[in-house]
Amino acid sequence: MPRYNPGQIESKWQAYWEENQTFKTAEMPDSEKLYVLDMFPYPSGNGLHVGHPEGYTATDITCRFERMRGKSVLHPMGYDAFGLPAEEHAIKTNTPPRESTEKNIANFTRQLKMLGFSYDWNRCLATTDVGYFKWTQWIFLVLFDTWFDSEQNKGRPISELPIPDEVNAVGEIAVAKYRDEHRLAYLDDALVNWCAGLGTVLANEEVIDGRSERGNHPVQRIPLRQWMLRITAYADRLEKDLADVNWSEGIKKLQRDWIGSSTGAEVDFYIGDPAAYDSWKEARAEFGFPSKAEEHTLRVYTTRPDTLYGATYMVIAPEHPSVDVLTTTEQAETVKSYCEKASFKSDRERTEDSKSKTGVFTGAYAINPANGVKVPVWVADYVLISYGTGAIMAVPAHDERDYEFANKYEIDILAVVDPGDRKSVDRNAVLAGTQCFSGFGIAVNSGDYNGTPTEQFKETIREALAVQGTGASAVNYKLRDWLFSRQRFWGEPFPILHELNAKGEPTGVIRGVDESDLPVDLPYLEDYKPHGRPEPPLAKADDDWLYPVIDGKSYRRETNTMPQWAGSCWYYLRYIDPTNEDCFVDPEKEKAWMPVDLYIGGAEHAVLHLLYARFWHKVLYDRGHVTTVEPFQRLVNQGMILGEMEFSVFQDEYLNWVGVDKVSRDNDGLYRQEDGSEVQLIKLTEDQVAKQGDTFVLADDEAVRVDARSFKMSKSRGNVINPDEIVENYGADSLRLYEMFMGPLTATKPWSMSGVNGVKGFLDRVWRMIVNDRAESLELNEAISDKQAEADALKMLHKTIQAVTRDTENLDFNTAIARMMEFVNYFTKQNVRPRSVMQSFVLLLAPYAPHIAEELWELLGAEATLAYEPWPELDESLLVESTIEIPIQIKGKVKSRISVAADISKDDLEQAARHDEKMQELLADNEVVKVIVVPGRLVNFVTK
RNA sequence: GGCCGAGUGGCGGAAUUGGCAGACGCUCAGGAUUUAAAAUCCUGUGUCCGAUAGGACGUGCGGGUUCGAGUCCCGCCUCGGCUACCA
Repeated sequence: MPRYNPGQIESKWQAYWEENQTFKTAEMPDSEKLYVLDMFPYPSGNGLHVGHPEGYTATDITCRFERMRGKSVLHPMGYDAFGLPAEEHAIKTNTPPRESTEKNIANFTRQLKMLGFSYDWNRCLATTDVGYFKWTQWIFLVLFDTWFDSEQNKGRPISELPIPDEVNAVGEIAVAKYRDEHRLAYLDDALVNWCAGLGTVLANEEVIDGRSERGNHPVQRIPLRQWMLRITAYADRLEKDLADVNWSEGIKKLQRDWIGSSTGAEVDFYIGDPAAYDSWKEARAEFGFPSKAEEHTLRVYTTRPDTLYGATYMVIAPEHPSVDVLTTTEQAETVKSYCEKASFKSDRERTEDSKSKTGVFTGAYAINPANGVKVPVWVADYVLISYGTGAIMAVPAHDERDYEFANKYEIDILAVVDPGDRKSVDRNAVLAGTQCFSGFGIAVNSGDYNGTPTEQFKETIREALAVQGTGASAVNYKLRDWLFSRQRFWGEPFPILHELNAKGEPTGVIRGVDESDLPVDLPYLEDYKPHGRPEPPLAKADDDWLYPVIDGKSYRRETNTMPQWAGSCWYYLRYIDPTNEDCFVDPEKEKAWMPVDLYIGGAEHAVLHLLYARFWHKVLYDRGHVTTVEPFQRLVNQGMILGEMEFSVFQDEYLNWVGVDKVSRDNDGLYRQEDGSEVQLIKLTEDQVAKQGDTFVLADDEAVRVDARSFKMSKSRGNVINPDEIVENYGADSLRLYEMFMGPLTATKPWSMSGVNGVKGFLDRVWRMIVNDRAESLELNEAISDKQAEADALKMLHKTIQAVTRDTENLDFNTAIARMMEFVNYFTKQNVRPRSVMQSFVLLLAPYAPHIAEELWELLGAEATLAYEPWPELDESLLVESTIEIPIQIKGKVKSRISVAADISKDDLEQAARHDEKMQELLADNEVVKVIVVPGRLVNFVTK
């Protein structure tokens, strides 16, 4: 085997690692621990994408590197295997989703093993394993058993929930109901996308423009009793604890914005009989601001209570409970049809064309508590029922949305904030109500408050409202409680039972399944087709499953299933103790291995997955099941890998070239701007293109501009790279190395096949540096010698050790590889290559290209794997240079270079620079005003 | 619209603190080897002027700070990603 043959070497070492259990991790760390985690992949039928190995290689390099540095490394892999595609496949083929899921998992495992990642495969798990989701269900029961104590700011057992006397007085059922209302997992009516045409409930991403993605049937939003998780209770902690984790600022900001906390005030507007307004006010002044608004008041949330005097109308969401009460008989028809139309629109649609706001007048008026002024109440879908109180006071002069709406429906605009003189704001226009200004300024038209700066006004009005009993400070979050049920088959069943009465009707009493009865497995179904009711497929299960009887009471099982997020919320904990049947994770082991030290994955999970997992973790923490406040210490998001660069241009119907700058696109297609005639996209090869200035043009016709860019990989574009093919043609080591060499881990970068070929060339040179490639059998290159290494060779080695160690620590893999390339370029030119130097180099290469490294390590005389060999140690004394080259500048431009002793003094360096022949020439006619001497760096003469 | 990130040769990218711009790789060109090709090895490869020596320019654009700016400050432009009426 004279030539480098990755196929042979790679399968040999993969088999070796597997047989010898090289990467099996001990139950408990026996040295400093390091937990390195990859984001949980969904095992899709398409197999691995080249984006997957990018992060996986990065973590694998880190793990192999740290093992060699003596750390106890935990590096597991598994599958987030519940999900829609498997269910779709099941419906189409009428095979259980488990079958296709397991097939896909097997394929993923084959591909991952083929890339030589050093996972402890004994810890592999899938969310669909019954032994795994038993504990997902168990954690759900923990959530069900927990209420949030806002005084202690933590989750506590439901048994510790204080029950108010008035509830206790009513009886047991009322107490149970009270508890159910306070659990972290609770039932509520939430809107779902019900598609009558398909007879099923759809996920948001399956709905496009209010119609089903499949079949184009209309989709209506209807309320359905569903499980919710009270993540909002933890919003504050989820936000604050971000301060203590080592994540990029960008991701932290994304999470903060998603949580979106804002502080402001809730204000009640009176909507009852005007004659009773004064007595209402008196009552409020006496009893204060109630926790729930009474029927004849409309409660709004605002972050700008200082603009209360500018509220010229109010808006309530179409789903607001007061719509019916408020609507007058004359307006009833209009309002009813408006609200109905709104129910067919998704939140996304409502917000999509935010330019054209719509709404209708209810006919009713409310009284502004600040000044007693009567304002009209409108219904409009630009106000969302799910945020704040579902109602707003509209201040068109100081809110863009209200301004737009008021203009459209000719509602009064009253300026109450004077912007003063500032750029980009026309003060007079603002004061006249013809320009909207949402910044801070000085109050006007606000009664006694005139002249108060916004910041201060917010405070004083809040206090005044509190005294009046018409308002109170409030905090709101953009984050909503987590809709946790799905009307699907392929998910974890809820471990929940609904009690039935003698007639088989639900009593409203719910209970968790006993821990000893977990797991609740999915039932057998005849088929997976929708049954035409807005109810989950599990309702089709037979009675044995659906109607259990416990202690003589009969129950109906919960038929919703959990969303895909559930399983990925805690998988990192199960890896620590994957086969434990008594406990979701052994507390000793959890304490020893947590937290995750390094977590790498794509930015697509920056918000939801990470927020959900952190939420569960905090609940488990509060309930004493885990010991860390945060699960993921350090988070790194790998960049996206784009397809190969593409050049494109257009042609008209007569095959004339049309430059990309001359073409526009609309809904009908592409057309030439000049005359609107249709054009076609033509792909070009690199040699048909030339660069001109900043742009690319046709090589044959420089007047025609060509588009040159890389696109996201997609099936439809046909630019997807399959890792199987790369491994087959270049080897896994080349794929790993290339993905790391492309550029910084976190950057978006385009794929390049010739780049892959380039790193393959590097591995070929590594091979030939050590192996005699002309021999019949595997033997060392003649240049390999047991002689003592010379100073230059050692210097090269230690420079490489220094750079590779530093870069690997910092995840700067691309530059580490560049340094190794320099090493190889140097030694292929040397006739003497000391064995010990080669051995050290092979160890440096091992984390990056482990298969070839193992093979060369063996050839250089080792008997066992290098996986636990000590990392080469840097000897800095070998790096010391006796002479260095110093650039000499005149006014900052390099004019000459001199060689001087490395430890030369400042004065001597200046003298040496002055005496340089070239400098004497250049400085002869000039007066030197100043000399900057930076020892070891440079000399700069400043001349007149 | 908002937020985040990025603009450096033909391409991907490199450049501790402000201190030799373009490491390393690809591409391309020339040469060696070969009957020939592949593979391999050597040389060159930012732009412009110049036969060479050498010189000028050069990190998206316009300003600024500095002896010195890819790096710092101000104002723009372009591209990419995420997000979208959150009162």
